[in-house]
Amino acid sequence: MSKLQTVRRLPVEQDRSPVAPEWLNTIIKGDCVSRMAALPEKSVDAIFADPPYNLQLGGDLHRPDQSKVDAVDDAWDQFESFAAYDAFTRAWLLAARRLLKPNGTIWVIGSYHNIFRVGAIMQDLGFWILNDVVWRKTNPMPNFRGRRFQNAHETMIWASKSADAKAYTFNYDAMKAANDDTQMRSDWLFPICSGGERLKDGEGQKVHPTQKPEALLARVVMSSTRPGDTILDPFFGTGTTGAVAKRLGRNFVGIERQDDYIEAATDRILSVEPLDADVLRISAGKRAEPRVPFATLVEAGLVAPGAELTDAKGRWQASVRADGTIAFGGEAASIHRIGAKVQGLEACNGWTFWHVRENGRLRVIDELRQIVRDQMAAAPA
Amino acid sequence: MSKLQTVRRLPVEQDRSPVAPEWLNTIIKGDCVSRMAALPEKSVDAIFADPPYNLQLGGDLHRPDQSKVDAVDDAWDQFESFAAYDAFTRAWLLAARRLLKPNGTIWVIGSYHNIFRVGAIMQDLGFWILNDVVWRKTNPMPNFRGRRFQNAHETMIWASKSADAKAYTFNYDAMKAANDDTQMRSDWLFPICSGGERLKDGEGQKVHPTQKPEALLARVVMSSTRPGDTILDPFFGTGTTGAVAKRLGRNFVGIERQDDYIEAATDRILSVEPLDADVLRISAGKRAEPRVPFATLVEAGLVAPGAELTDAKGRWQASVRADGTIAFGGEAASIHRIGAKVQGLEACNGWTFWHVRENGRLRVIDELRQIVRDQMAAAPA
DNA sequence: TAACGGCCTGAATCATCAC
DNA sequence: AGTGATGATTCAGGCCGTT
Repeated sequence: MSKLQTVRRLPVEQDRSPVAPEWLNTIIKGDCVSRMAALPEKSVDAIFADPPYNLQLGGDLHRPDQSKVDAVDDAWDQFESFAAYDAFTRAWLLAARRLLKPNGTIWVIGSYHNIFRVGAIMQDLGFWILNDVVWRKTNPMPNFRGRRFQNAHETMIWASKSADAKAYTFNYDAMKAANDDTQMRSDWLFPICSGGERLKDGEGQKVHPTQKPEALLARVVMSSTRPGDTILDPFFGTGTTGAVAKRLGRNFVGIERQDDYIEAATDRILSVEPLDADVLRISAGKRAEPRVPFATLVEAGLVAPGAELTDAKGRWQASVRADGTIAFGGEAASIHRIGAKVQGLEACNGWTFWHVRENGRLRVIDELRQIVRDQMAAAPA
Repeated sequence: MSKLQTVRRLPVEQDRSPVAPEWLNTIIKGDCVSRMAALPEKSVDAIFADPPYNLQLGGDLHRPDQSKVDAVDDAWDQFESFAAYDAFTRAWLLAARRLLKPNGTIWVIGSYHNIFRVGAIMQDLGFWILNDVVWRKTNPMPNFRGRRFQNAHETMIWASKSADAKAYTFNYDAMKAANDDTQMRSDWLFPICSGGERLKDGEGQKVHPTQKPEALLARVVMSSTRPGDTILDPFFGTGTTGAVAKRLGRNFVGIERQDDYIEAATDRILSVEPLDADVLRISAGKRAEPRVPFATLVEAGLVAPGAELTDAKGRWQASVRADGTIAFGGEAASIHRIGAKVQGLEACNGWTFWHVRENGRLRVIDELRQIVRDQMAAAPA
């Protein structure tokens, strides 16, 4: 194996043992299936994989201001058919499973385009799903044409090597402590990767179209690996997994085909400063007051469809509709829009403007929203 | 078809038309695959399905020789189980797809145990996934062993019948208005079904193990169906879909095998009060407004031939011609084409781009269009 | 300096009607 | 059925220049 030509060795500190394999903390260039086949079986503690999503995009998409959306149209995301994608998925998952230690676990991230196929194949190959974890994006791209719900999340599958592998690593207490002392849930909230974290080339163009945020990887690594563990990423890209692993005192192995990605990943990982062991702690995402749509009050039964809303002085009435809009004078819109309309203003905070009548007394609907928020306290945003 | 023995007809008001099919607003007793096969093709507008996912649950998951699938403790049985589940899933999805109108959509809810297999099979059968929607539970069951993340969500797949079915129902504006005027995301937050909504038997035991909350179904129904639509639920259970459909002015068809569930669902649906039609009207945006050619504004005298149009910043001027086109630089075309031309763009909405000057102030011509529409509404053709 | 406003961008399976 | 014209549609956040 002519590793010298194809392996990028990175000077990281995690493992200086004389028996450390030569591929540890390196980026191996090449096709992930054949490269994984060349590594020894049962040699990694964890795998994080961000495979192509097979997006199957059609024509161009423009924003309402006519600017063109920079689509993921790279060759590596093109497959001829579902069957071709399935064959590819089966091949890399099989090779990955061979490398996993008996009590290791694997994470795979995807979207609705591919994640169902990935999950079914994982089950077929004997992986045992422990959780599916939803990455909720604070700032997803809108649905510009208004034809679907805003696609605001991606899905990760976390699985052990087999159903009888019970001794996998899960840092339950660390996760609980990081989540205000309540169990870490299967839905995580993080911003997408942007700003200074996003790798750009000399012309200011993003180096990789789908770079993942380090915060997401950090929670993956902190939850299911231990310091000194080895984490394999067969679709290394620009090396988020490697950067986070090094920072958090874990070893990594990356496999990547494209030279430009390898170059960027190398520079990136070289500049990472590993944290002290006692600092290895996950920061909780910032948590604002959860947004509560008015429709939720209707759905929760706090306001009945058909009920009358009125302003504090009883000058205007609007009626609540089942979809969470309110109707006034033949027009229906949100509590804010109708509130603005009746007053002849540009804008209005419907939450503090509208009231319901309860036992003859007016109650501002903002109080009802607080009731919902209290109920939601068990499920923090 | 001996329907009298197997169909529970419910007196609901949604459709009293003499041509309404006999199965409308009924619960059909029996196996969903064969029962769906007995209904006419392309007859329902939407489907909501909450299929079983526990491989031990129900008789559908026996091997072909009728032997019961054993506990899942080795790889071979595991494969057998998945294969049986896949065959069952394929069968009911195929039957369901036959019943769906060309522009109908289907919702399927599941957990990580089954949703990946369901999603992959849906894609294989030609369904086109529009969104995967995450139901985040405010109050999920804790993970008692502390060996995994708290399983705090379930996944719904929303799909059209095929990739080229573009005219499916999606009440974008209603969803947006119901969500404080920002578009509805793919992650929804609802409590699980409990309290008074949860159906209990005489001994206080829950009637159905996985009764879904009505609020969840309400958002499903409000987002992707219209009043008067017909919604099929092939795994009717205790009839949440039927109860919500009736309350929201939609028709339903339920298929269910177990008598006790049918009994509970019947009583439940009979006690539902439908909402008034005017409460159920759907907030529609500009898409639903009648088209008004620009020429109509000229004909109506709202814009004079020869008048100057300008953009909001006064960078470009075009002159109105009597035929409803506008002229710029020796070229005459529609407000949209000229608007695109001057900006060097592919497309442009001329209605929001161009303005007229009135008393020294600019007024967007979209407002003039609204005047025409109001006049049309006052004096309908 | 701080505040504000304009501009840019992100894994996207993103029309419909008349002729 | 195919073609061409119409015209509907965006949220959060980072960055940068101006006030």
